[in-house]
Amino acid sequence: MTPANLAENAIDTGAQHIRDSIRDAIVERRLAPGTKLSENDVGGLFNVSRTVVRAALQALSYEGLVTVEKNRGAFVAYPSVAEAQQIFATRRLIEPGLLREAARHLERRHIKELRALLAEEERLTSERGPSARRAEIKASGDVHLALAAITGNAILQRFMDELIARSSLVIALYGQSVASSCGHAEHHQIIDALENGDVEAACKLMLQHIDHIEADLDLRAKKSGDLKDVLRL
Amino acid sequence: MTPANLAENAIDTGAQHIRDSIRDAIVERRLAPGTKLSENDVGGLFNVSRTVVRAALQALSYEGLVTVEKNRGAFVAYPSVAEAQQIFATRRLIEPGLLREAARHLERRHIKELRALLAEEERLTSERGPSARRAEIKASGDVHLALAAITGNAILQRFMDELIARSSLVIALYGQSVASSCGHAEHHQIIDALENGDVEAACKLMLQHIDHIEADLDLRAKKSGDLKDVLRL
DNA sequence: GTGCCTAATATTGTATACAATTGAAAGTCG
DNA sequence: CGACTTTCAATTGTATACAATATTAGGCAC
Repeated sequence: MTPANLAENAIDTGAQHIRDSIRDAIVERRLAPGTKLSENDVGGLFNVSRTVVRAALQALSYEGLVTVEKNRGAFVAYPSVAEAQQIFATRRLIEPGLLREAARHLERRHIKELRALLAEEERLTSERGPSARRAEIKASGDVHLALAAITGNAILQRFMDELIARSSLVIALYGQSVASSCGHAEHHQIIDALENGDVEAACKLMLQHIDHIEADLDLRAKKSGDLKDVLRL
Repeated sequence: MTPANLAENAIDTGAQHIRDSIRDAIVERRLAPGTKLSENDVGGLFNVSRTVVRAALQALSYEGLVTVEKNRGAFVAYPSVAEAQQIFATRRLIEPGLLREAARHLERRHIKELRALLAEEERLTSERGPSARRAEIKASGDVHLALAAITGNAILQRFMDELIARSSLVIALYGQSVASSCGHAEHHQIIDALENGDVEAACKLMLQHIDHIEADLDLRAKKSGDLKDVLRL
């Protein structure tokens, strides 16, 4: 059971599958922000009726990954600069506390899982190609989600699910460098501090880590860029 | 525009209304936890088809106020003790940081709004009757939501929306005393500290406040113990 | 050719119809 | 009489049909 499923009471089976598929496609940047998600097209793609598609799109809308405009349809979310800043502000607010909570429930097996994730992340870093790059972005988020899972707090997990997914979207939009290797090293330091029992150091590192991610973004107003893209579709 | 609307991209108009109505009914305890929400019944009540009702119920399910079981239908959520603890753990994690963030954006008009909310809360405290009691529960939550609104962070607002709504549900289920007068006094202290610029004191008071709310709950397993207690009286 | 108005088209919003699953009542057997 | 099986009613899951709205294309006047 994925973290997402754990927290949500799936309303129906078909919609869940579509939701996850689209969600993955967005987070892994296969679907560009602003892309229109026509109910007919998506339905045809999955061989289901619009009814099911609508349920999936509504769920994604609630997660902030999709924007639904009345009588106009659903689009892959195009986070504004303000939204991006709010996402990271919220992460800075939550993740240190999350770390302290995770530390309270930390067991040896958790450390092993985290190490495994870091190793996978490292492996992807060394690989070339766009698909490895996408997997790397996802793996980077998975570390944060794994920390949330350690707390055993399903609500916190769901909040983090949303924040991480939306962060991926923001990075897709405004990210300059990959900056993943940097992020990877920081993940390592955080886990090290956690394993050594120095929770406060881990929190400090986490805040710096989030700062670095945000610093790598080009959040200057994209005036004409935004407008053109929006008008294009 | 309510805080809820602000954060969510309403997928359609009819469902939004139904969602808000049911949501209010749950938060104000007019709908008891566990109550079945039949699509036909709800639809008949609002004179809309099941399609619209399903959309509303799905949204409520995402908020954690409604539980949807496959092929069985939707029910007003019946939070377990574990869920209740997670809700308050998450609030303890978020609300101090939220307070610090609110302090950064605090203006005179915000203080005035908060004072007005407190006054309203106080007025309701002095009133008698179940409807005043319901309004009081809601007003108490509104103070926390107003603090979230001050931050200007829509994501944080939505998280708090959900946490406050689910807290109301938990209080409805497990609350012993009214404890609202106590909560009201604490709200006053928090706002006072905030106005005086002593943010850290406000945070401390907030944590105590949440502790008090949780302490007023009877989170012991509700097996036969309750029954015996009731019968012994 | 430009601007505006009108009509046609396509897409979403909602209602209804049908299929699938569940829960319970009725009937049967031990 | 109790337990099991079977059938039936009711409710949800999904698909389709219809209505409302937005977008686009075409025509007309200027």
